[in-house]
Amino acid sequence: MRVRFAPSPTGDLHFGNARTAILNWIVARKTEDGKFILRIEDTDKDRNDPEAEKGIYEALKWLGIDWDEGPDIGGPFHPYRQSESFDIYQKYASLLKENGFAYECFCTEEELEKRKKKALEEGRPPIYDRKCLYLSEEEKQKLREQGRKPVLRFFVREGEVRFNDKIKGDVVFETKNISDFIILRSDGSPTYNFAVVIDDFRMKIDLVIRGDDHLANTPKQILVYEALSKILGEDKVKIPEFAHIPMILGPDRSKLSKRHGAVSVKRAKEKGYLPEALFNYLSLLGWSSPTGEEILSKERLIKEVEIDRISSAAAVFDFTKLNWINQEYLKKLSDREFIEFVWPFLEKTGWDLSDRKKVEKMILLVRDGVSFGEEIVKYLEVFFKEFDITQLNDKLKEVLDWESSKIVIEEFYKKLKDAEWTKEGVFAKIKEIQKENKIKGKFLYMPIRVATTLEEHGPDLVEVILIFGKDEILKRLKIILKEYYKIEVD
RNA sequence: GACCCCUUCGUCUAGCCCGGUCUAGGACACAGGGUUUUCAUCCCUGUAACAGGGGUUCAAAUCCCCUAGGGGUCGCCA
Repeated sequence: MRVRFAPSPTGDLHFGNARTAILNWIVARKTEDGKFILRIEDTDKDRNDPEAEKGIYEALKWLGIDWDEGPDIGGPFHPYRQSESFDIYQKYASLLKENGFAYECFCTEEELEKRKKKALEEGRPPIYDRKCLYLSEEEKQKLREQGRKPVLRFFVREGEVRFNDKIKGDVVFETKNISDFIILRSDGSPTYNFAVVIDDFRMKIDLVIRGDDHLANTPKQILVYEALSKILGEDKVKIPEFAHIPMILGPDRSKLSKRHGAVSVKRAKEKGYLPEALFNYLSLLGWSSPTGEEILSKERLIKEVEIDRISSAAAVFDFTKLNWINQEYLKKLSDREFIEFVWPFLEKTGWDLSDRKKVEKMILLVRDGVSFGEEIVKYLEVFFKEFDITQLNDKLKEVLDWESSKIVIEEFYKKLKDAEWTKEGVFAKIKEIQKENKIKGKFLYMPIRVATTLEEHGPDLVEVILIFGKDEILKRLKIILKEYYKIEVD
């Protein structure tokens, strides 16, 4: 089975495209002799960005998708970049023209626009009126002398085009609704609907898996295959199978785009998602395992995902679920791996990380709750923010104003001075306070937490205290006692 | 406007092809409870959907028709 992923290099690889790539790749990897081909569709020189092509390679590699043929590694059907295949398209275009499947059109864009508008107003379908189809050689010559450069249009036959889509099922289009589309621009470059067919044909693609925004393009492409087959012989031209996968939508049910957040592979990487998790989530959009399990390895996905079992309805992208899946994958990392993974996100904050051992302790203390890399910052903020009691909000003050809070904090300060600086040592002091003053539960722990961290919640309190160190904690308690309770201690 | 595609809990989906096993299953989210000093983790419980309307049938989420809503295409973009 030969499949291909054919993005155009116009920006970051989006989740929608990434899913298309994943599905193609999965299909190719199901069998020993399956081939995944990467082709760059860059026929529109105005929109191309060489950086984007590099970005696509990087994004695919990061996701763990490798290709068997492509612009960078070559293959038996090079070129794999459409901009380098122009002579091939021209050759096939001439063939179509010579055999009466294509004709020159000299209409200007302005003329076309005008007539299209008029057709729409009169309630006719806005398709090309074939004005240039019956031009004589002399007329064509004349137009050429006027400096007009013709485009080449495909002659759309009468009747209908039907095909069986692996996902959508039987689809029928009547060709009277299809315009004689342009296959070669006036500068001789090919258009999409023509170039894909030529490339899929020469690259012997068996199955075209792509977004269902291409569904309505498919009859045009089949028409080109038909023409090719009539010219070259039916045994030489095989129309591939098609599988049009539904789009990915944003929460507002419109097509997923940048305004929905970090929806490109690159941005997901930057936010601290694991490639396996994104791969897993994207595979789950429109598909589910018969076992109902959701955390699935690539190997299992290759085995279980069947293209014709993918839902035909569009799916809404849900960051919450991606977060959950990512968290599940994060849990599988060893402590060492987890630290390595989140470290770069901490470096970006500008915090002082020189005491690496200490920072690592902090990380491990909070790792359970982290669902993506960047989130580590939020969890560690408590350790790095300034101790500024003007930050005390009403909620925090309420805790400090509990009748017993003053005693707890004062006692804690006194006892801590000669505490053994271990978990057991600090814990023993808290227990002493509990016993001596008959204060327990949140009335015991909350005041201490607030007084030491200015937070209501956080990781294990004793661990947090140990990480701060005795000097810092005593300093903080002293400030609270002095500034808040107006108690002088030594 | 024309053509095509789509429509099950808030979200992803199972079931639909081959009507009864569906008082519609799972997961995420949410709510409640338990564990925990708190948060998180973990465990338990719960709320919640067949777009609407007609048919066919003893029986319809499942088959047929219509309507509505959403999306896509109609480019010298891909």
